[in-house]
Amino acid sequence: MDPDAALACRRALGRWYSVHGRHALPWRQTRDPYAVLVSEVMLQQTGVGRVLGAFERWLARWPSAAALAEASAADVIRAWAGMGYNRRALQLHAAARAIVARGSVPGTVEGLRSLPGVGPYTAAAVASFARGAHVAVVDTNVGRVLARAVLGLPVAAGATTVASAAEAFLPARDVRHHNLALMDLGALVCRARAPSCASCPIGPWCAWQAAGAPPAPVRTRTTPAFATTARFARGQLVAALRRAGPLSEGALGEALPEAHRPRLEAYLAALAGDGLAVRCDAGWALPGEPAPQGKRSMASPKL
DNA sequence: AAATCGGGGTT
DNA sequence: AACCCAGATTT
Repeated sequence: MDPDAALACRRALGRWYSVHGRHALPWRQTRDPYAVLVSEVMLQQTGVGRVLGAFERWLARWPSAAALAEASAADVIRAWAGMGYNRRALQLHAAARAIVARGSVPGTVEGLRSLPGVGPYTAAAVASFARGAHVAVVDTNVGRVLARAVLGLPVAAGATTVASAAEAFLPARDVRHHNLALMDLGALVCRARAPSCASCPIGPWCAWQAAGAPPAPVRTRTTPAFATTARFARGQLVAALRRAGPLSEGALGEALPEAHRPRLEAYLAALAGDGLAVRCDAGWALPGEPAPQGKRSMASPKL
């Protein structure tokens, strides 16, 4: 896209965002880098609708990195219920402790990348949304929008290609709004399935529309039924520990469908390796749990 | 580049 | 039943 067209395209996008953007999302109404970090980690592969409630509850309970750093891992895992990808909860917890250790949330992309669970997207998002840094934020939505509008492809290209397209499309100022506008355009108009090209504000500049909006090649990858996957079993085990505290291996096996039970030991070993479960007197428990009085073996002394 | 890591809503 | 979702990390 030549510079004049890109300028006009960005202006049309900006006007659209002013009217149709999701300005009311709670994480867009704060510049607190900790709050923005919490929202971005939650939004890693969890839909906006489900993050809304969890985000508000999380900040009410742990309003600062210092507060989160003092929480137990077990409480953090329990508060993560319903969000999926439980390792993210532990990574966010560890990030809070790293932030306390270094004194503040890092202000640069490189500094943010050093936090556990913070990759290219999250680092750019926190830098741009909380600090106003002049960096391109590229999530799946933005990748798809740029692949279509700039590259003329039906789906996102390789990360490197999209990243350079995003850099080239960055405006000189108001980068935060620009990044948010691209994300919202991808989420609301330039959707993966059934895009609303007829109402797209940047349709006149879109290389994909100009090419006749060719469909993406059909993928043949067949995914196994979710209930048969290790991820499903792991989720069930963590859910059981969340719900009922320390459990024997027998009790944990009953939390799984019959077909998974022969692999119970392997699942628990993997969860222990991830820090999501620990051995205890009664069998297994969430990590970092203060010993609950009365549920412990008789050998544990009273204080 | 591909696999792993949850779970719920949408089509 | 397949697909989608504000990704990160490991192999």
